[in-house]
Amino acid sequence: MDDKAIHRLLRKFSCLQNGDRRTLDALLTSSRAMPVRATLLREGDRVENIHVIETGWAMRYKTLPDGGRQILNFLLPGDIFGLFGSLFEHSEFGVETLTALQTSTFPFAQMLEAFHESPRLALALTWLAGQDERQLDEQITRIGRRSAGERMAHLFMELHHRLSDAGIGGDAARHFPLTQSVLADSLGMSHVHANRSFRPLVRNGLVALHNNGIVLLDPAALAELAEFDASYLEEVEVPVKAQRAFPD
Amino acid sequence: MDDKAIHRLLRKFSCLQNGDRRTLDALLTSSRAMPVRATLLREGDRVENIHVIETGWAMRYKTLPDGGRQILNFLLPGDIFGLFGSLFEHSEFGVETLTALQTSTFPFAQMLEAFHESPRLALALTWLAGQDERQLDEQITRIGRRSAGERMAHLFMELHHRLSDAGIGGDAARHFPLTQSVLADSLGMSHVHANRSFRPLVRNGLVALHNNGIVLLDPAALAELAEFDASYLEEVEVPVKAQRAFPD
DNA sequence: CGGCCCATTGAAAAATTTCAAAGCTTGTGG
DNA sequence: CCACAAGCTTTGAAATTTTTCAATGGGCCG
Repeated sequence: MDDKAIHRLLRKFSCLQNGDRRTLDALLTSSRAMPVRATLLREGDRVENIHVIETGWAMRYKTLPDGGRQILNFLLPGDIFGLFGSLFEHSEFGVETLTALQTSTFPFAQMLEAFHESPRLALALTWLAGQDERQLDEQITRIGRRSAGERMAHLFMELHHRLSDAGIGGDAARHFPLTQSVLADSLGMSHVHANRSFRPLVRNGLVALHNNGIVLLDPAALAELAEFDASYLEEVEVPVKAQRAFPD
Repeated sequence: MDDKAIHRLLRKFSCLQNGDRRTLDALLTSSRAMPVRATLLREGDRVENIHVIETGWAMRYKTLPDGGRQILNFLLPGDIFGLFGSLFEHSEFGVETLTALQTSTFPFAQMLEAFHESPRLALALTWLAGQDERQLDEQITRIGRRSAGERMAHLFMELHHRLSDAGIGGDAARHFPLTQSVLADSLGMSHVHANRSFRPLVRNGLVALHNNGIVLLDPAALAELAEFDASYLEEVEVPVKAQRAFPD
């Protein structure tokens, strides 16, 4: 029951019951494996399905007229994309894998049917959408108002937390399959500057390069450097009012 | 029936029917007037209600440890905020008025009841949430990958389009109650640099200062300068699949 | 071995911030 | 009606940050 990452993300949404989880599992039957650097969704394409990342990393991005790329956010195990897709004619963003990964996909209509069966599940996915929005807000703030070094440390801390929340522990929660160009495109800087912001972190032993990826060595120091406040990722209390809405 | 701005925003969501609109109107009975520079929601506060802007402007923002401020987005007539609020313990953002304004507020539970009565309305508000997310994505891209002048022109075009979509036409759609400091905090730059990016636009007759606000004079030139592509704001086609979901 | 992708560096150019000061406009109270 | 206070805009100049251009080195794969 709890073997899928999305269940672990929903652990904090405590009003979910076993029946709801089964309903969710029923959506996640069509699993697909993709290689690294594969396109899951092209910008401009019609969004046919909702996707849940089972394992692996992906990124959601936009391309600019001059060929530049802005990464909007990273998709980790348990994350969903395309939730709103069927409400629009085409996608404004693209999605590409950063590692080999597995996704479950299901059509919008099927989700609506599942909501009929379990309104609490609808609320749970809405809650995930709300989390997403908080993360986008933080991405805006990170890019708009922090220095290059802080931006980088801050992103690392977010990813670390999110991996833990997805039930990925130990070393795996400290290894990010990101190149410095990818970092640059996420943090709104040139790849050269990304490198120059990254080096000092290595020099001080906060992070290291492993094979084509980044290893987080000293989360505490990174958190302090970034003035990282995880409250936008954490929900300690159960949303009581929301629970009352579906007493069951 | 169509006197409220939110109805005009939903005009493009064409599967909505009169009964749904009435259900929505029933939510919008508690109207409140606020002065300029008033706090509608403090960072960290519990979000009690959902708010719909009837008239006027507001901004949604986050404050940083060093006192800096990042404006996440602007709220115009018809816009909603707090939709996800009841699902979390506290708000990660604040909301302040930029003009005197009127809002309608209603509790989360009341919205869920309304959804029971009109599932199509639930879909409509989900659609608005999807629009919001697209706008946040574009804000990230604007800040992350555009030059200062482009950022500014791009934001002006977005606001112009959104005002039109909200049914605000003529001169009113070209007047923005924004100071250069507010612009700076939205676009992720210092107020001095905001000024130096703004002057050339004035010199070339693209915009002008009016009383404490900005007047858009040459949208076409601004759009070209910003390489503005409005597709993220426009939905031409009705979302057919979504419509089929609620045949009435 | 050759090609490709990624990381790294130096140096000059360009963009942006910071600091400090001054000018304007508007609303208020005398 | 005038003076003043407050908030917003504008400017100059120096300091910093960031980009751009160009080139080099390392590692992995076919």
